[in-house]
Amino acid sequence: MTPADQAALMAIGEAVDIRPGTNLFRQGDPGTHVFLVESGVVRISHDLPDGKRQVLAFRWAEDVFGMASDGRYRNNADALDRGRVMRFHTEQLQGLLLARPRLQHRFLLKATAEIPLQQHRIILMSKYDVVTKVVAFLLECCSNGQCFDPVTQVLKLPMSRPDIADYMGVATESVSRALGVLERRKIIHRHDMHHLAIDMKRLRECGRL
Amino acid sequence: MTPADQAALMAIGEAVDIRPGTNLFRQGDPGTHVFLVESGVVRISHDLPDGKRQVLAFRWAEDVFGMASDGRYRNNADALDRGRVMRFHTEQLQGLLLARPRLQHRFLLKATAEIPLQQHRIILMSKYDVVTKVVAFLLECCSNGQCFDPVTQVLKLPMSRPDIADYMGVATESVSRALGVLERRKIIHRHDMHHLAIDMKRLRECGRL
DNA sequence: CGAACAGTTGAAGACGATCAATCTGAGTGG
DNA sequence: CCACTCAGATTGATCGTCTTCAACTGTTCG
Repeated sequence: MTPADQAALMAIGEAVDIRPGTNLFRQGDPGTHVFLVESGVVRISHDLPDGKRQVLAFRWAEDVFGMASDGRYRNNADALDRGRVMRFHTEQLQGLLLARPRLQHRFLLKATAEIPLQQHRIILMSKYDVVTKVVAFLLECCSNGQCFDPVTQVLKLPMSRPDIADYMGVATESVSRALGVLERRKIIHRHDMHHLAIDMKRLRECGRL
Repeated sequence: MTPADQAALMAIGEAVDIRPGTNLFRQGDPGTHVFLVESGVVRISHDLPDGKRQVLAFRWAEDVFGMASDGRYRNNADALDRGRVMRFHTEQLQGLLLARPRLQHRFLLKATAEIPLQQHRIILMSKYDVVTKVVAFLLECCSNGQCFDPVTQVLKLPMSRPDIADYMGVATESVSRALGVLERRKIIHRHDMHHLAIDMKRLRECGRL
């Protein structure tokens, strides 16, 4: 992508400041915009008819979200942290992409890069036990400079236990128990609910999938 | 996509005939081509270190597969049925897409359309019981004209029970039992292992997710 | 004809969900 | 400053579902 592409993209974008609790859209809303995270964390979730909820993704800096199907959003998007996202009118963005093949190609790569990630998640959900799921979740967070400080080895989790549980498709209690197991094994240490000291080497050993 | 785009695409493609057992690529192979199914069914699967296997998708007519990550295929692709696929050299295809924005846009739409499907699968795998998973699988197959005959109401399954089980993330035995339950409820009738008579109305009722 | 494999069915055991109780920490008002 | 409150997190006990192991059936292929 050229700097000109980057500039053209920003020219049609609109900045939105977010803070914990900010709702960007809900499932069923008309899908007018596509979003790009600049900073902060956004939770993508889906409510099921029986009241259960699935967290489908956490979106960090550089991530795109808000692609509609049949003109409507299929999921909810809520901010978990202070930050800023850019939003683009769908039609305007589409026009820009058609006019700028290299920019469109960047979006195509982003979209295809999503697929293996989702596949990894499918494997995780269907084949592994709760502890392994939580380990995988922690590894995913640690790979994110935004919430893991490699110096102090402390991970800051912006999401609640139910968020983690609904992301991994397990019960909240199971997440607690899994963290308990990891703490007893000296792989993590809970400073408080949202701050974990992590022994990366051991954690990675656990995560050999 | 214009007819010219279509023609240009076919011009760089190479037809490959497939039959049950044909392997198109294995995980770890250099990712030289992208594939497009013309007819038949292709199973996309991933082998895990512990010997387990996850079936990630069945690809039918019009479906694309074979996008590599870091230059390598991450999954296996095997034909389950007679048919034909087109394959395109990755670099050649990329060049064509950059030259033809509307064609590239079609690929972008295809890629983004995959994401909600995968999300649906994640929800299915994590929240529902075995019977519901099998029902969802059957509904998915039925929505495919290629293997479901709406007149006779007979579904022809090209894949084996282990394939179905590994696709839904359950044990082979559980698939058998789920089919038994559905048969006892008169929702399906097993003509033979690969041919099911289906009461679509009742099946859809079961599938209210 | 026999062997190997796919599918089905039965019995036992393990894992995680659920329900219920307790604990912790942050914010509030006395 | 300290008790109080409320929500989120943790821990414990029970129960149900699905996996696992094993036996048996039916089919295909050398």
